[in-house]
Amino acid sequence: MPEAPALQDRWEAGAQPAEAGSVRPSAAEAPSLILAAFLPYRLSVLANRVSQALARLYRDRFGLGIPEWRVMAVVGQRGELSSFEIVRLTAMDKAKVSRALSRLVARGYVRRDSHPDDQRTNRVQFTAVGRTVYDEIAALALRWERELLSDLDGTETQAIAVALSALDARIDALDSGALT
Amino acid sequence: MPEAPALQDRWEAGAQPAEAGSVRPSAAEAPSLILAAFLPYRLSVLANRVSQALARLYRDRFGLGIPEWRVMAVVGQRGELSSFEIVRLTAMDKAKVSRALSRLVARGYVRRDSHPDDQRTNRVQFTAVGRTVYDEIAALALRWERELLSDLDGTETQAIAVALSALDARIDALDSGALT
DNA sequence: GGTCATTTATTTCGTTTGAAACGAAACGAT
DNA sequence: ATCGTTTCGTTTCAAACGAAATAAATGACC
Repeated sequence: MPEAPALQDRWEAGAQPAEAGSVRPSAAEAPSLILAAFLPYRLSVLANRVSQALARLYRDRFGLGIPEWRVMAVVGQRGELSSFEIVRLTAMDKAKVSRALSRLVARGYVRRDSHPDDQRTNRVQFTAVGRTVYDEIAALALRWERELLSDLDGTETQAIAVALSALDARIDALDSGALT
Repeated sequence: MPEAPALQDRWEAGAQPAEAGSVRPSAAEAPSLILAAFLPYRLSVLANRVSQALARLYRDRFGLGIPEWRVMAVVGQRGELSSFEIVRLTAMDKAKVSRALSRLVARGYVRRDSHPDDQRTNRVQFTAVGRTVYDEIAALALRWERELLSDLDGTETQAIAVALSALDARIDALDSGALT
């Protein structure tokens, strides 16, 4: 099996590291880590920029934050579910979900009734207004995603799909595999 | 020019976004957006998981949080810089940088002197201890990145590089391009 | 039926965050 | 020089956060 190098090593393409003439740090050796080519860093910056840009859309237009929007998204997808399911589907903290729901209820976008067969549990669903708003935001979000991807050719969108899947699988393995 | 489809469309057959003409008031079927295939969501979840996993390493071993580590990383890379440069290089809020620096100074990892030629400005650099710690963490981080990528074949790491570059370029264009 | 452990959601508590206010220093024009 | 503006970093404050405590209901077991 071929050794996969760290992106560090491989990457002189997209990221131009340190410029030439600059004086080296106190120690005379080269820096051991180039942040601009370090995968966790790049991933984090990119994800934040994407999230922020998209968040502006529905914050400005609907006054919703990211947690609320995520809850809306899964309710829109599933129709009626419990808080616990929302936690699972959104990968958010349960406290965050609870608070997001409170805000959405206050705004009149969702109803949160206790389940008749199990009083511990919830049934969360849209109000009529909520569904209308959801449809609008979803359309907006999809248009924006399409915009984000619009200038990329097939190879690139393919690469994105492959990259995400590969990393998802890999981080799964690392998380559960529990090697320090 | 070939239309690049949203990831949405590619992964879930026939997810037709709602159109103004179609009548579907509170009908809970045909969700217009699949969260699990929505790029901003996937990116955000993945980046968080990667960050968290990595953060555990240097939190447990060095008591450093993500902001402190990022500051360390750019100081390690550049040797001596101002707070403003740190803000630019890390893409963090300036308040966050300021607080991270305070913690690092308190811990004795960096020095923060005022610049002799411009008293508004900073010169931030490692202490001897700080550089040692940085070298350790950097080595650890690189080993971890390699671990993360170790089971991927060349095609996949290539795909990651391509995907990140493409999206970086694209998001640059979008938030400077300033369209609705 | 009564106790105990589990499941599910909310609330509490201390911490962290980011937007904005702030103060100090530099700049620029007159 | 003096005044007004700009730049840079810190501080402030309300909001958001996550971990842990709490509440409420159920299921399990004897």
